[in-house]
Amino acid sequence: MAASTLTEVARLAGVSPATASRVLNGSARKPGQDIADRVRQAADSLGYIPNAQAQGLAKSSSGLIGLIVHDIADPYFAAIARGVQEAAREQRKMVLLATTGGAPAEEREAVAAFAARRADSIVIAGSRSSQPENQEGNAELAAELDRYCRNGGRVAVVGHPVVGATAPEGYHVVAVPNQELAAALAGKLASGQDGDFVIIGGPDGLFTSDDRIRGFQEGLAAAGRKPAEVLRTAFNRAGGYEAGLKLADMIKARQAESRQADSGEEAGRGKLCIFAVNDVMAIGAAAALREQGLRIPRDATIAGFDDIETLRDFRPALSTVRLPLEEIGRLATRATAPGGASAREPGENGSGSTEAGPDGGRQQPITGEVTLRRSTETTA
Amino acid sequence: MAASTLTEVARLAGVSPATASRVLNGSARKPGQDIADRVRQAADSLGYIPNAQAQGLAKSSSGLIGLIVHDIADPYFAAIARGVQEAAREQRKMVLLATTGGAPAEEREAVAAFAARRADSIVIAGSRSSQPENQEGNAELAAELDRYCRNGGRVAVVGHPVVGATAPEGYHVVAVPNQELAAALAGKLASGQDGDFVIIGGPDGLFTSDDRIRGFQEGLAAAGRKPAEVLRTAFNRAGGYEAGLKLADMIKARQAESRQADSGEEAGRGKLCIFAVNDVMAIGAAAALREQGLRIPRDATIAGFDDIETLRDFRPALSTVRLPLEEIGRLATRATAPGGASAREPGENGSGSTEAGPDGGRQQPITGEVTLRRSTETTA
DNA sequence: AAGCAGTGGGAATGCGCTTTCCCGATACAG
DNA sequence: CTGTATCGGGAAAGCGCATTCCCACTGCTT
Repeated sequence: MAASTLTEVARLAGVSPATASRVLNGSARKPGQDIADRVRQAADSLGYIPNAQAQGLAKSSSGLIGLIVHDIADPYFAAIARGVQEAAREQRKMVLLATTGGAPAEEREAVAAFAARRADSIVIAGSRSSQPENQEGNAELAAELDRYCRNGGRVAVVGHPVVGATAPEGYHVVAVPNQELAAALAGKLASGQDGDFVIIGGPDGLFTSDDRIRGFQEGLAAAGRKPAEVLRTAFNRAGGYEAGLKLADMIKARQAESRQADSGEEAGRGKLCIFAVNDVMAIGAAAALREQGLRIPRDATIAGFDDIETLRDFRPALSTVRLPLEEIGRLATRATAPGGASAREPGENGSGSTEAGPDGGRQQPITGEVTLRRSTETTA
Repeated sequence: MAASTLTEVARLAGVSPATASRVLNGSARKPGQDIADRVRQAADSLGYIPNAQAQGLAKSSSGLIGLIVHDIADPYFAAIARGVQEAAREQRKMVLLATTGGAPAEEREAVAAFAARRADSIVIAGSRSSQPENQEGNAELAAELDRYCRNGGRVAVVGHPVVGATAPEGYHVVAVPNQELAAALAGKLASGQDGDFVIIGGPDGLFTSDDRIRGFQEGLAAAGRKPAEVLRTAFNRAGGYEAGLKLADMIKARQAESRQADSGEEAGRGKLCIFAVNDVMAIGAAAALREQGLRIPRDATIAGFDDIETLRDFRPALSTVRLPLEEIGRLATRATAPGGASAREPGENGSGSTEAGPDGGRQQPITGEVTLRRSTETTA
């Protein structure tokens, strides 16, 4: 038994389908009270549920918002997804989920699928990359997005613009001031730490990672410290863990050396200050250090970035940069709404590193906050 | 400029829309090679993307899978969502997400929305409840689901059947043996602990919680231990935290008492063994204890349930019951696939506590595993 | 050589709904 | 009292596609 149709409802109510449509779905024309009641009652008794596909086809709009993430089980994306979901609800739309693992090819595919479903807008979370092996994929993704926008779709990208997107109407960027925040973090850390800094970064070419690394180095420089060594690894927990293992060796070597040299208690001298470009990596690194018998912040300090919810119960409490993840999701989604706000990020483009297309699209200002916790406490 | 249509492609290729349709979308009839090439080329040059809405309308099927969770940012649901997403990909479908906070009324709404979109199947995660204030909502949810199934929809519920669902064709349950596993956990814990047990449970009437509590008590009884006291609280971290505060007081009182009585080192005598019905609550409780200056497992032991990914980096390592969350999501989704497996849970219905409708629907067997970790170690 | 199944393509119909467009009826001004 | 707006409802034309039916044609068989 297929679901009942509008026509059936209309027949039962003794009116035309047109009228039934007008009363059941918000139309400009409001039929008379008595008729409306009859129709509504008929619909009720039939358990009528409008066919959104047909509605969409007729109105050419679907009430769908497409969300693209790397991995929905990653707390970073999960938090953003929550925000998106919330905003979608405000707009009385549903969210269509696609997880891509970060591969541009799959992202392109997801965009195409969303376009096929005539999603009203698309939110892309997850950092862009300029790695050579992704070059082609990025170009195709950009082309797909452009086409989608040209056909009236609206897009919001979290973090960094899609490389090569020509920023047509309807293309928004929720810019995260990664660089500035990383610089601020470096500044604060530098004022409390006298050891050497090391950065655990993602693969070369990953914008989010690169921006944060660059910012951190700038902050260090501003504080008169020498640049940090950078370890490149995977942009996830496993990568952080791996780097942590290497760092553990390094730390042990330094400790031994230091002990030998001073034969005393000046072990703080060469203490390592680790900055992982995101929390998940920081957690991985911390786990590695712990397994190697090293303690934080005693043997090394460590800071992350994002302030994912998981951190709440992670010990030692991790210093990080608080990002309003949920809010980011909300803003991105709202930016794609028909009347969506679209204040362009005001102000200095800092080091002029925005290598977006001709135009980054409309931007949403986001503010983060450096949050120092136990993992970078030096005294006590 | 609206997206190009099949008709346009057909015209450009010099064929009829019918033919174009046949070559571009998997039809039984395969047009000639030359024609196919022409059509495909035309489609390419126009950047044709089939309108899934129209396809869905014509075929009356949407390629959509609806997923209902309480909160996508909760690691438990996120893990399940990942599995669902994966299985959806296998079926070349997309997942439509709805978060409801667990309110039956919102779940009903979500089901209706999915039905409107003609989702091919619906996966409902998140525990059912029989609380009186949800009574009505549950009934409506059940009715909505029934209707959806009657119209050919397929439903999979994770954990506990929806109360009152009359289990029509297409209604599946991925049964989690909460009770058995909780009993097993209790048994293992009882053999290593000599203190008193306390359970931090969710609100009365929440099936998942109640099943686990019941199972735990049974396990205790089987081990010859007296029943545990049960603290009822919210089924989330905040609830666990709250309960943890109370327990901290209790523990301190016992410690004082014990110290007075024996004036010695037999403090282990009255040590509390806490079982929280899920990991998130356990984490909340552990946080509360820590804040109160209590150490785990020294001052109290604690165990959770689910083995969410977050636990990996939580210290002390939390004893729990490992549930293959991702697999559960996958199985649930696969169960709703056209040819989906649907082996009925074989075997004993234990304490006859399955208060589902006339029939629980087809079931998927799930196995969990008691996992003891540091948080319940008594010696050392 | 005529009849046949088989093949490959096109015309037409319908999926369920929205939205003009149209028309009769009522209300109002002149 | 007639002419013109206005309102409330219905008929019909799509929205973009799949699919059934139909037809022209090929390559066989007997």
